[in-house]
Amino acid sequence: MPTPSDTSAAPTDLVELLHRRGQRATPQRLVILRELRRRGRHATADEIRGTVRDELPGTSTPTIYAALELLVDLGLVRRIDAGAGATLYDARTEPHQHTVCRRCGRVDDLDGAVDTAALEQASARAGFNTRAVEVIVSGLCADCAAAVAAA
Amino acid sequence: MPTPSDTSAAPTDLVELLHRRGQRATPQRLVILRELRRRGRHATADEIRGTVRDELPGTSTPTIYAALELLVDLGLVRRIDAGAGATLYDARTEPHQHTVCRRCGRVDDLDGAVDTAALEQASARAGFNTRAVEVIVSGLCADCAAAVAAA
DNA sequence: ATTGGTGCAAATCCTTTGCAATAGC
DNA sequence: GCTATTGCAAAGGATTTGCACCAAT
Repeated sequence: MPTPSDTSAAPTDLVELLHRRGQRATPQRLVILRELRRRGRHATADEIRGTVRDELPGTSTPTIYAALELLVDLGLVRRIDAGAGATLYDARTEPHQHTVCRRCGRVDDLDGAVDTAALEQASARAGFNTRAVEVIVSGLCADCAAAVAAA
Repeated sequence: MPTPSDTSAAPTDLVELLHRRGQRATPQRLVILRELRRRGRHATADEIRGTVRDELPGTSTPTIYAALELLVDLGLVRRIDAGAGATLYDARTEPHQHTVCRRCGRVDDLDGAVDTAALEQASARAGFNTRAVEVIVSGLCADCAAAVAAA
């Protein structure tokens, strides 16, 4: 069993991570992360702002964005660029991919397996320091495919 | 040898593709595609607009965007969402991936191999109609990694 | 002659900035 | 008390819209 001082593994405790970097555990940051985790699904900054304000009225938009960026930096949250200004934040940590519908913009989780080892090797050869590999499957969702076929 | 009417293979001729859909082959569209192909590298809408205007002065921003969207739709150009409002267009048709530096935003080509068959199967099971699989490797480019280490 | 495309200007959207006030540590 | 963070308001930048004119078929 790990000793109490064994904190070498990547922690998921926001307060601890912040204090390690000399940063502050503000209620805004805690609530934003809790909200992302509660959802268990990717969400836009705007959606997060909506629910965070229920609990913490007055939370400003810049604060939301700053907190999300910080959480991404800390590795607690993934940023997903679903194209055309559709930026999503996701606290789901298991590796997974996303489908993005080109017609309606809908984004869904996809639990597939992608071998990224070769990619990371290739990028390392170019001196690139890989932090994450993002896979976006774009096309038409079931609803839009049906709508296009009917037209 | 193929007969003159054998046009079943995916053509790369813009004029033909447009006429098939009852659309017009305007000089703007032709020049924009030619410019993307000449570069052989991903470019922003703004960069394209710059060079297209050398040849076709007065070409408007909305026209650039409309043409790029059309070319993506026709399958002649790939759209790459490199995050945070960095949208790129790429006429390079061979499958390849991209590295995006989180610090400076630099985007480079990466010629790796990614097995997308399993992904496409998984998405098809969900009724999703895959058109393209985009792989973005994010992290720090060599220059930024050195700069961060020095700091 | 049709009607799809273009150019212009302005609007819209998301995100970031500057700065004084506030609240963690 | 020191200074990181917040909130406010406003700026910023990329992309899209509405509409009249033009040009490819």
